[in-house]
This record gives sequence, structure tokens and C-alpha cells, in this order.
Amino acid sequence: MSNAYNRPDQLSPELRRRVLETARRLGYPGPDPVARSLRTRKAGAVGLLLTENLSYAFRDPAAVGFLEGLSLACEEAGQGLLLVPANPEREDVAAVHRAGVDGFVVYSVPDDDPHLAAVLERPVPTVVCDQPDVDSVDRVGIDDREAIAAVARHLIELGHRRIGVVCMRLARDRNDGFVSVQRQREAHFHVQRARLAALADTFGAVGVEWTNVPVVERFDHTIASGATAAGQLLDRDPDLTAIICTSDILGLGALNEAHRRGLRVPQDLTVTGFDGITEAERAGLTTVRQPVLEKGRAAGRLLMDNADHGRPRTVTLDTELVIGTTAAAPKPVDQWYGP
Amino acid sequence: MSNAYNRPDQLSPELRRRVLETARRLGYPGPDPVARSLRTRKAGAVGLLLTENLSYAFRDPAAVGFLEGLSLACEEAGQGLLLVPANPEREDVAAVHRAGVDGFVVYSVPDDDPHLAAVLERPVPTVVCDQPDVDSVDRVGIDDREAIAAVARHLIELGHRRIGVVCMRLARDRNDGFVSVQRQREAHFHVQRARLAALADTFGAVGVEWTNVPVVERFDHTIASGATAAGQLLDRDPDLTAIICTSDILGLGALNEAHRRGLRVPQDLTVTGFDGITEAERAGLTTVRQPVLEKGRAAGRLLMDNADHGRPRTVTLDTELVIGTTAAAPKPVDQWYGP
DNA sequence: ATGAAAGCGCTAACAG
DNA sequence: CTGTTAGCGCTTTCAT
Repeated sequence: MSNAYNRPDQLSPELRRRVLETARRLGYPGPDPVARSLRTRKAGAVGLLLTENLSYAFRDPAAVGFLEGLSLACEEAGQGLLLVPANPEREDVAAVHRAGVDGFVVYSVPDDDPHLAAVLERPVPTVVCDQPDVDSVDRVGIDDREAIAAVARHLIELGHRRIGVVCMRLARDRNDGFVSVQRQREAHFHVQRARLAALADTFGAVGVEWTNVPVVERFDHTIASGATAAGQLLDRDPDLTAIICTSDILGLGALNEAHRRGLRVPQDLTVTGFDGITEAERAGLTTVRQPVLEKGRAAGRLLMDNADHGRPRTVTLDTELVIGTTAAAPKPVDQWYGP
Repeated sequence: MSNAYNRPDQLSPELRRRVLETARRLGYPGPDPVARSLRTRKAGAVGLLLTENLSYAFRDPAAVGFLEGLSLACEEAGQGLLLVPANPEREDVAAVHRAGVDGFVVYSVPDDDPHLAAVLERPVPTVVCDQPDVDSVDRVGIDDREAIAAVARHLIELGHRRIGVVCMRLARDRNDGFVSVQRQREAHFHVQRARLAALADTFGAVGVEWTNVPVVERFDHTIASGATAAGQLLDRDPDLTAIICTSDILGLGALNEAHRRGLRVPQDLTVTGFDGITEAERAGLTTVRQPVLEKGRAAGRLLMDNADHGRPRTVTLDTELVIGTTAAAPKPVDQWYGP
């Protein structure tokens, strides 16, 4: 009977037909997938853990791109994709425990997130992407330091020395405002930490004292947040010649705020982003393009490719500096004040 | 032991702590979610079936909106969301059988899709959204006939009589080109069928012979498809004064094609869409706004709201005609030729 | 508070 | 080709 459903080749087509028909007549709804999974030890699905509310994944274009890539890989392998409802507000890890999956992909999660810990305790393979800085687990990402250093070098060449930074959340607690150097260094989001460190190094190398560089953090990753963050920077230091944002979404917000204040971009203010989302390229934002779709696909393939790897594998994807129309040399007057 | 994990209240905290610690020391990874699901008869997840390749769901803004709403509802209920990899090319229904879920949401699927049939055979509740025209199952959608009739009336008032239509795929077979009235009537995608029928009725009421109205179908739902479809219409009948598209994506393509041909919109050609996606509203497309996010949320809530309903429930959401800048009265010269 | 046992529905292995 | 059986890991019930 089981064979009729699972091994069409093991019995005659005629018999199979008869069995199936009888089963249907008896109201048998087909094999229970859960019982089957228990027996075969295969759930046929990949779990995805995000730090944000589930719905956020569909609002952030970069996350959507990642999901598209991941779903592509799942489709190739005939696996389902289970979005795990891990609300970051609550510490409720139960959803991770309840997920019937053969493996996890963890995307954009702080390294001290209890959900991440719960995933790592599960006896299934895991691939982390971007944020978590976890040992002994497969990982896919980009070279965040080098990627944003390219932006920094570009601005340095243009002559910018008086800069401000807008970054995404650095830890699980909400901290909308200026960020101490200590908080930067202790950031639990690996990507943000790496980008800030690289900016500090690169600008430090040309004599910019990083402790004097204002960095503003935003918990919510929205265009509106980017705008208020840029406003905060400009309020404190109206002489900034450039605002570096660690994401395009924030960068688009900074652009809006500049326009709102009557600042011309790039004549009066340079703005940069990070990610290379469509909206940003359309706005001409100078940014770093990263292959978000490829990241998702690579993560999925790594997970599904069951070559039992002795040591954790790492996939590092390429990025590209995109010169848009939002960065230019600072106005001469600014350079007279400069260091 | 089971109690230690599931009923913290049934035993002393001290004991619980001890049990858990011992378990961990023994390398026990926590209760197996699949075995638990088998026993409790709850998978803790909702399955989503789409007719397209999984990854398509992340490329179409309307689908993304639907997913956002659905994930919102899942999150509320603490349920996971399992994207079922149902490749429409293959007839492989196994993925539906393997899905360990407590219910299904079916979105944008033709009424003769074998995946849909497989879902309906599973002994779990199901909610269909938009496309499938299935009896005795909960449904959420909009009044497609009335929604597009509003567009038709608007164009009629403006004076358009010589129109063409671009629609999405009408059945599972690829048919990129003009559509016979019969194929329109037999369309397996309920939404497309309803919209075409409403257009026929509304224009028919003012004396436009529907058999003379060219309708072009596209299998792929992309901007590029919309462009070539519009081109096909204009090639056959350069005197068209308006092109009605059954989606914004197609409408954006039609807009592109018009520009490419040097046709001014709306002076030389009127173009309309359907959905109300952001990109369309930004382009000023005259369209019908439908609450895609609400549709997803409503579908999820309907599914999760376990009030055992005697009869199937239906949720019909409101739509709104959005007057953009892509529709205007046809040029006088056209009217001279008109019927 | 703890232990023992039944059984969820299936698949894989083996005997006929 | 067909029928029988053990057991996947859990939760629940009942007995101690």
C-alpha cells in the first residue's frame, strides 16, 4: 500500500490504480506527511530565521532579493521554505523548536539572538548569512570591510573629511541617536560592526579622528528613519560635506532630508548608500551593489548540498562600487575649513 | 521529562532546571518537532500554494504584498509559513503531499491545476484567494467585474471606443498572442475571465462589438511582456485609442512601448493598469487599487480562525479606481473614424 | 512527583 | 508480488 504511493515502479500500474482507487473510495486522504517525515527523518523543507518581524522581510527590497534567491535554490531541490515566526521582541524561542525542517538558513540576526542559539542547538545543518558571526557553521556573505572601504576611498579622493554616518541597528536594544565608539565596537550585528570599523580605519588613515565623526543609529530600517537620522547629523554639524549610510534605504531617507532642507545633492551634500537596490539606482545613489539574490541562492545551495564537509565552508561574494550622481567634491568653502 | 519542556508549571522550577540540564549534558537536542507534530496533530505552519515558480512570488510586487499580509497573520497566530515548491511546469504534486501544514492558502492558481486538486484532497482547511473558483472552500478576493468595469466606464466617458486589451495568462498552456472569444470565456484563471467578461459587458452596452476588440494574452507576467503585447496590438490596429491592461506590470510595459514608438500618453494613447502597485502609481498609471496586503492578511486570518464554519465564508475587499495621468479623451481625429 | 505504556501513521525490512 | 511487523520520538493517560 505504501508502495502504491511511493514506488510506482515496484508494482504493476494496474494494481497501483486499483489500490489507489480503493483507498480513495474509503476516504483515505493519502499518506500523512508528518508521520512520513517522522519515519523517513526528512521534513522536505528548509527553515528561514530572520531577526525581524516576518512581514519585514517583504518590505525590504534587499531581503526580498535574498528570499528570491533562497526560494530558487529550494525549488531546484524540491524543498519547501518555512518562514519561522521569530518575533525579536519576545524571547520566545518555541517557534524554532517547533519548526519541522531539515536545516536552517539564518539571515540578518544579531550574534546574541536567542533564536540563533536555539537554531544552533537543533541537530540539523545551518547556514548563516550576513549578520551572525558564528564559528563552525557554513556561511555566505560579502567582504563588508572592503566593500564600504571602497566608498570611503571614493569620498576621500573627492576631498571629503567632514563626514557623518547613518547606520542600522547595532544591537537588540533600541538606540535611536548618536553612537559611542564603544557601542560601535561592541555591535552585535556583525555587518554593521565591520562596516563602521572599516570606515574608521580608512578615514583614520588620512588623518580623520574617528571619535569626532558623528555616527547615528536607527532601530527601524525605513526611509523615514534614514531621513530623521540624517537630520540629526545635520542639526549637530551643518558643515558636514558627506553622509555615508550603511544601507540604501537609509540613504534614500538621507536624500529626502537633504532635499527637504534645500540642500542640493551632490553640490551641497554628498550621500551614499549600500546594497544596490533598484530604487537606489533609480535615484542615482552612489552605493555598493551586492548580489542579494545570489546570496540567498548560495545559502540555499550550501545547505542542500549534502557533501558532509569536515570544516565549515564560507562563500564570499563580490561587490561593486556604483558611482551614482549623489557624490561629488565638497564645495571649496568647506575645504578651507577642513583639516 | 516531556513536562519539563512543555509544562513548566506542572513541576517545580528546581526539578525542571535539573531535568533540562541533565538532558543537555546527555546531548539531548530537545523534543523532535516532527514527532511532536505527529502526536499532537499540529504542524504549527500554514502552507502557501502559488501557481508560479516560487521565486516569482518575490518578483511581483502584488504577490509580495500578499505575502506580507499573510505573514502578518501567521505571525499573529505564531504559525510558520511554508512556501510549497509547486512547479507549474511539472505535474508533480508530491510537494503538496509532503507539506506538513495545518492548512493551505492557495493564491493565483488556475482552477484546473492539479496542485490545487491535491490541496483540496488533503484533510485540512483551505482558503483560496483570487484565482481559483472553487466551491465549498473559504475565499477572499475582490469584485473583479465591478473593479474593472469602473475602468471601462471611465474610458467610455472619455470617449474611447476603439480599444485593445492586454491580459495575463488565461490557462496553463502558453499562448502568447491574440485570444479568441472562446478562449476568453473558457479561461481557467477566474480573475482574468471575470475581468474580460466585465469589459465585454460594459463596452458592449455602449455598442462596441466585443468580437472586434483585440485581446492579447501573455504567459509571462513581466514588464517586457506587457511591452511586446502592446506592440502586437498597435501593429494590428494603429488607430487604437486606449489599451486596457489587466495588471499594472503589463500596463507599465505598455507605457514603455508607447514611449518607444513616440506615442504620447495620454494624448496619443490611453493606457490603464490594475492592482495599484507602488511603481504604477509613481508612473501615474490610471489603475484600480486593490488591497493586496489586506488580502493576504484576510486569507491568513480566515484560515487560522478556527470557528468551525458550516458554510464556506467569503471575504470581498474593496477596490478603488485611481485616476492617474495616463488616460484622457482620444484625439478628435480618432473620434471621426470611430463607430 | 514519577514511571510505565499505548499509540499517533507511516515506511522499511523481511517472510511468504 | 503481497502481508506482517517493528519502531521513528513524542505526548497523554493511568498507576504508583
